[in-house]
Amino acid sequence: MTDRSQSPRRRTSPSPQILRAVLRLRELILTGTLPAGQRVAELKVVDLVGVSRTPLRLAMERLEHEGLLARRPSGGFVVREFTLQEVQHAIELRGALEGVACRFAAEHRDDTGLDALDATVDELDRILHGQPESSTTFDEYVRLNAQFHEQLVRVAKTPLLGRLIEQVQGLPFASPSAFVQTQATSAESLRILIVAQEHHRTIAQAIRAGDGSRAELLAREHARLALRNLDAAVRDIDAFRRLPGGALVMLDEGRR
Amino acid sequence: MTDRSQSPRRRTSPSPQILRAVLRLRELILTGTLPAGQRVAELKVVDLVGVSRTPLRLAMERLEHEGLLARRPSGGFVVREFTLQEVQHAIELRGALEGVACRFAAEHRDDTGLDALDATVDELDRILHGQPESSTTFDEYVRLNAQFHEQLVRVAKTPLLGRLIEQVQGLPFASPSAFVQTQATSAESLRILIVAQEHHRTIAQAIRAGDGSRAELLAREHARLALRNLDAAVRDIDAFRRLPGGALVMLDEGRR
DNA sequence: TCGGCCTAGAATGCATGCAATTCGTCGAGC
DNA sequence: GCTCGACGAATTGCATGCATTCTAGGCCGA
Repeated sequence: MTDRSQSPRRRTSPSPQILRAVLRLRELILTGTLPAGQRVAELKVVDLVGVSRTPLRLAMERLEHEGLLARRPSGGFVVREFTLQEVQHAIELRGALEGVACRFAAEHRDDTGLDALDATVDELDRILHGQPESSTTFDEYVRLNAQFHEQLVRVAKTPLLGRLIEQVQGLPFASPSAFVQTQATSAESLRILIVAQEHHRTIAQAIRAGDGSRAELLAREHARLALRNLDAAVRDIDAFRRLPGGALVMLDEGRR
Repeated sequence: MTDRSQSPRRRTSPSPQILRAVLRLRELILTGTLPAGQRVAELKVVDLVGVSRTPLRLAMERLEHEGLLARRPSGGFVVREFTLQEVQHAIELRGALEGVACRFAAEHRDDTGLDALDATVDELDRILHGQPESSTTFDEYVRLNAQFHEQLVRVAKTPLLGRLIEQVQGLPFASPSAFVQTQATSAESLRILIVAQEHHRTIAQAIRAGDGSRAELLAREHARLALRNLDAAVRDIDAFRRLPGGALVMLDEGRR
């Protein structure tokens, strides 16, 4: 249930112990339980995740590739810290990669995949035009938004590209749904949601029309909305710190 | 000596045993000693690489992330097979990513980095205008060509992008220098080299001029040269099989 | 003769022991 | 009082043993 969003993430399923360690470690890192920049001692986390050192080490190797852990020259791992600029770059890179996905999709022409994409866009429309305030509504929006981006990658028919996008999305705040929760309140946020949905629709249209360049530009522009959301989220530092991964980001020239 | 090109590849240096296993396994895979699609039994390769199972397993996890190994659902790893289309996608993706690097570089404006880039272009010019036939000349060209692409990523000032490009380059025939050796002979190949060098120069110019879009388009076009080289290389199947990674590529609808 | 089941072998995944290295701290010397 | 060095604790990296799971081959039956 809780990791429903994880299941399509990794095509390769490691053994259960490693998977458990990866999921638990990710949680510990993103919640800030394991402080950023701090060494992750194997014996210290062995009891936190409930697996032995061997699968734990495998999991840490995996998280190193995901970018959440960094290898220390002298051995062992530390929780990676991210500058705000790195987060911005990750978002921009996601946009660039999704742009490439759009271009590939426009060239490969998978009609059934495009139908599914349109269906998701329609569902999103229904959400946005319905009653605006409801927690289940927002959950549903998050789900559909993620689904749109997954389907976008799928119609690109390029598994390698999907892997790259997954890798980028593993970084803090780089996921397409990273800021949807924070958008619940302000009027500015509502405007952004409306624009985002316009992007969704026009991206799908451009792909179907075979206009890869337009779709690519739109995808990049779409990601720039996340940049604006990031700016807004950083403004309330305390709330930002409570977001998943917020504890990993250094703000104000190296502070935390 | 032989792995000189590897040293700048990975920022993160694993422990010597793991590194040894990774390098040796890569070699075994790319040379086809471990046949594509076949299971890689740990005990079988333990004596081939000279390390124990634990570091070997770490190395295999790493190669899985590189894309050369795939996890089997029932456990263990197999040597990945690549379709020709996947190789083409990898090359195109490298071009797309290098294009993004160009755009970032044009925006970030690192003059000293650009000077280094220009210097490499000048050196490449000198190589191309000198005597055309010499093995050391070709080695030097390969070195400078790789250096150009490394510096290109460096001036983008986006380490994450560098990681993605490294990941793509780890796939067979996706490296910028993958086909330079095969270009020694034909007149067509010489023309491609000339055009490639023109790309190098104009890319550097466009970045310095701050014209990210032009640089991006050129980078993508540059990668398309590799696609042409791939087509040419595939024509001589026997020679292709002897290239590093050639044994991993399935040609003709699943044959080998 | 072919197909399915069962069994023996093998391979993986995991846990833990051991040695080497690193890190922190305390003490001594300047 | 400060710095350098050395010792001890802690941690990593590696190797190997064991249990579980998978695989392959043979045997039996149709």
